[in-house]
Amino acid sequence: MTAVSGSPANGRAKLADVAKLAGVSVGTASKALSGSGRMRPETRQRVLAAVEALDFRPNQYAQSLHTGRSWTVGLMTTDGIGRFSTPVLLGAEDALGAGKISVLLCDTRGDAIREQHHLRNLMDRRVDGIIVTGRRTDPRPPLTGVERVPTVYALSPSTDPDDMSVVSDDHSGAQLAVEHLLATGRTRIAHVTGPAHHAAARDRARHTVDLLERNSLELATGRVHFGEWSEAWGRRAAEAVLRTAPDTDAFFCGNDQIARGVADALRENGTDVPGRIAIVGYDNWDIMALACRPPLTTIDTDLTEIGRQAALRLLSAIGSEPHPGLHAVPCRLVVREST
Amino acid sequence: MTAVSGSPANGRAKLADVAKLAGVSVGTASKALSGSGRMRPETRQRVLAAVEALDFRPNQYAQSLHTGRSWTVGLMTTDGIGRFSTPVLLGAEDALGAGKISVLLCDTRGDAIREQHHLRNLMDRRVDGIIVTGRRTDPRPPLTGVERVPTVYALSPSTDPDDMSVVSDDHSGAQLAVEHLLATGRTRIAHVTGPAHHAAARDRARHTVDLLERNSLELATGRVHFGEWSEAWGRRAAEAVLRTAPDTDAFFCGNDQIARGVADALRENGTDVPGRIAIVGYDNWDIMALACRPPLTTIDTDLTEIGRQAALRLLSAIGSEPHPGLHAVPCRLVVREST
DNA sequence: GGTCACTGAGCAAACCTTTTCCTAGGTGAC
DNA sequence: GTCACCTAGGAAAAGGTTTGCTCAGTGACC
Repeated sequence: MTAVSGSPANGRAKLADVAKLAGVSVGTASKALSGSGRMRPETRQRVLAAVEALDFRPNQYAQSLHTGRSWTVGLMTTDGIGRFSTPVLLGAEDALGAGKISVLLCDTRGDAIREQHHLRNLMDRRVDGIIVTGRRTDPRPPLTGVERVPTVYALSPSTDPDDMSVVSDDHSGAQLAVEHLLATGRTRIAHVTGPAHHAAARDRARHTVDLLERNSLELATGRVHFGEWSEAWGRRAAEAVLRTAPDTDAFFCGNDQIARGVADALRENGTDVPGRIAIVGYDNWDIMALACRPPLTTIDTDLTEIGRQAALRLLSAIGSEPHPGLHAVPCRLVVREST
Repeated sequence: MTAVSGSPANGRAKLADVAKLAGVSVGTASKALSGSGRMRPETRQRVLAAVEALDFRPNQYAQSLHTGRSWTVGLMTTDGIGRFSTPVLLGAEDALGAGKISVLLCDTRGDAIREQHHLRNLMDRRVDGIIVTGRRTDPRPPLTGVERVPTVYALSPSTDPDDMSVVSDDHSGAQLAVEHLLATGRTRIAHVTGPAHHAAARDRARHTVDLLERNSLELATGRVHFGEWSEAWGRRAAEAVLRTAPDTDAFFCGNDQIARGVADALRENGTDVPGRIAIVGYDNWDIMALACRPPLTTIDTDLTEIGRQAALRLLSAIGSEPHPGLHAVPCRLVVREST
């Protein structure tokens, strides 16, 4: 099984084969490829031709062993891979792929043991950086034991404000929704959202109240309706709101499922949407927003962009230009027929 | 920047540090760790203690460089990462993670150029194997240029029957649905499904017709209703079916969205579900099946299991025990209130 | 003509682990 | 007491690439 040196016949070509064919030393061949080192153009040409002829591809393990760089980042999703982490993941993969970096996927299923296990694995593989993403917007404790590895938290920020975090800008989301409703002449706005123990629900609600106050308005029912992120809750809440404040002329909902529930309830009791009551959702989850009757005006959180931004920050941190702190990606308003 | 040999002070410990601390040679230390080689138990103990003391972790690049194994597999999703590929991906990640193997994620977005690019990347990284997954059940052409690397196709089988493919068993799905409906006394069953140019729609329809024939029955409307995978199509189709065959007593739908559309249409024209008409969906997409009124009886395709099976087959192929051919994972029936 | 500067290219160490081969010492048997 | 065998452990090569250093040659300038 001795490798016949100089012959790439058994297995793939290595740099020594290239060098031999080009009539130069291994070192020179390496320099020709990396572009470093000075040499006659014709020499470089010869090497490049040999590379072509042998279909040479450098052994990444040998490279990484030497340089210490793996051209790999770890992507840890802490809550399973779901509706929220998927677009983030895609955005990140896209931005990293452009930089010749591959993504190692780790799913912790929310289990701390598993997280620790994956983390060790990533460190063993000498990843250049790590992106951590979750499905909730509540802050999470930072990873432990990654001191030397740049880390970016996407969607779920780190509780440590000096870490790099990229999140969705709930303020801009609430603002877009409220201003859109005001612009279309609505003034008696109800807010139906998820559980109060979710930061996403709390934050969006707070900003909504603030924005209304700034316009000398208050919520139609005088309070926020916290509940669940479900259609069923949307339906129940719609009825409750109309019982309390029959003159409500708009619903701003904490997500698209709730909004769809509201829309269903209104349609079934014969209320004209958007004629009498307008509805704005949140997330722009196409499957909900488009299937809704009428199709839903909603806030797009641009999760893919959050993933991209996270990746870009990670890349610059790997290039030793860290931008620590929290970075909020603004939302976009998507107008459809419910307003 | 000379490494002070024997001192792991600058950077992480290497095997030489461990050996020095344990008072043995590097080779012996390696043998102690791998369990190979014979040595006095006390010597092995000393090495292990040194490993512990220095928190030594072997350099995977050095290992891979030597052994040629990367303990990594590529996971290519060809249609973006969506509702279907995600569970497959999780199942695979789970099974592989147990085998100390990490997953490199590649998303081709359905672009052949991108696929080729990622493929080269995976080959450069000397992955031990590749799992290819898509969102459609239609067969896809096999990857080109991966001769030496075991490959498993999940969800979308390869057109080459000698490749390893793991798919969902549409026959079992149709069978479970039809037999369940027959068992609950339904005999005039309509089938509403997606576009005829999707293998999933065609196959499920074909099996449904076959199974009815075997029971000397035929479809309520005499034909399959091909359309789109959408709620809107479900609503339209439900009305069309009832116009043609008012005595229809069950709908078997090609996916849960269509089923939900059917359910909505029936509820809105006052038809009792499941009293007068039963509905069975397909996919067990919780977000649809649970939000449906009434909650949907449906076929669970067990995508996670498909991912797991694909990973297991890949592992055994890597261990040079390939099981070529098509492997179909059976579905499960999930009974809820729509039947 | 001699020295200097510069350029093109090769040599060899380093990156870290695994594995094969080998040695030295010890033990048991005859 | 000698020989053969066995065992623990060491030395070194291999795996493929990068890079700093060295060396030889060439042209220019004094």
